[in-house]
Amino acid sequence: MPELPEVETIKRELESAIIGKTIVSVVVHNPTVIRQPSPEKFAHALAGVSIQRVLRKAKLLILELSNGMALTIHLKMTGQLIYPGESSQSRVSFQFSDGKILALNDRRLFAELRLVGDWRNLPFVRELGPEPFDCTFDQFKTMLAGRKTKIKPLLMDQTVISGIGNLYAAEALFRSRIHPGRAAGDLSEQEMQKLFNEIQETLREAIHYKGSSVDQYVQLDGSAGTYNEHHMVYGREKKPCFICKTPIVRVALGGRGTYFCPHCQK
DNA sequence: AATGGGACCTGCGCGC
DNA sequence: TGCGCGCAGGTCCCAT
Repeated sequence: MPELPEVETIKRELESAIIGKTIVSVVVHNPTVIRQPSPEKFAHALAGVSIQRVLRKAKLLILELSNGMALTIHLKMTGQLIYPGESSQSRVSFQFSDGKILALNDRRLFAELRLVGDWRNLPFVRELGPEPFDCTFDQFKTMLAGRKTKIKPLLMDQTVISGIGNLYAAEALFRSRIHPGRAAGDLSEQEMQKLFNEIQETLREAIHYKGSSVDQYVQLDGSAGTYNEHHMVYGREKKPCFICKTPIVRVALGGRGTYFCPHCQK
């Protein structure tokens, strides 16, 4: 669920909350989320290190550290970062020298934490396509041209264009009046232009509202984001389309729940 | 190249 | 009330 807007929200909040602070200890309550190195080495290596910079690359959070290494955090679907705070659901706790705790919660244990020398060399990062905000329209057109893949799964393919997930793909396609099952290469120039603009606009608005709190996502302080109050289709199955009143439909597309208006989206 | 599945996991809401 | 099951959807991996 955390897609680009949610991760960007957390990134900005982390910047003002923990930059310059020193980690004194790390408690790993659940080792499965620590992917690199071993959980013991992970915890040991982080003691005494301070946070220098917080970055985001697509849906990945990166904390650059004073020892030259980087802590990467991928929240996957149900990961939460909470600061300050810790609960019985916390999988990993980072304690700072001022006594405050940054907690990673994750109901489903899909989150991945890594301590690495050069985060840019992670295979996952190397294979990421450009984010919508640093992609030109010409690049975007090239991504779609000649592709028979359905447009929605293509938008969610992080190696093509990165940062968009199931929710924002659905919202951007609705705003573009494009059916999610259309072959990407069959879109007209005007449709591609509309989609390109609406992807950026949707993400911008979602960042403004601090993300969509459906299911598990919350901001760093534990409060909800509010963009879900502005969703046009996502999570609105059988509810009337805001444009034409036709009930919103949910279908499985590429194995993913896909919401759209069968009347407005062609 | 494209597509479809399963795996990783847990907890919620549903029908019976 | 209790139980089993489908479902949530980011990413990787394998098969066709």
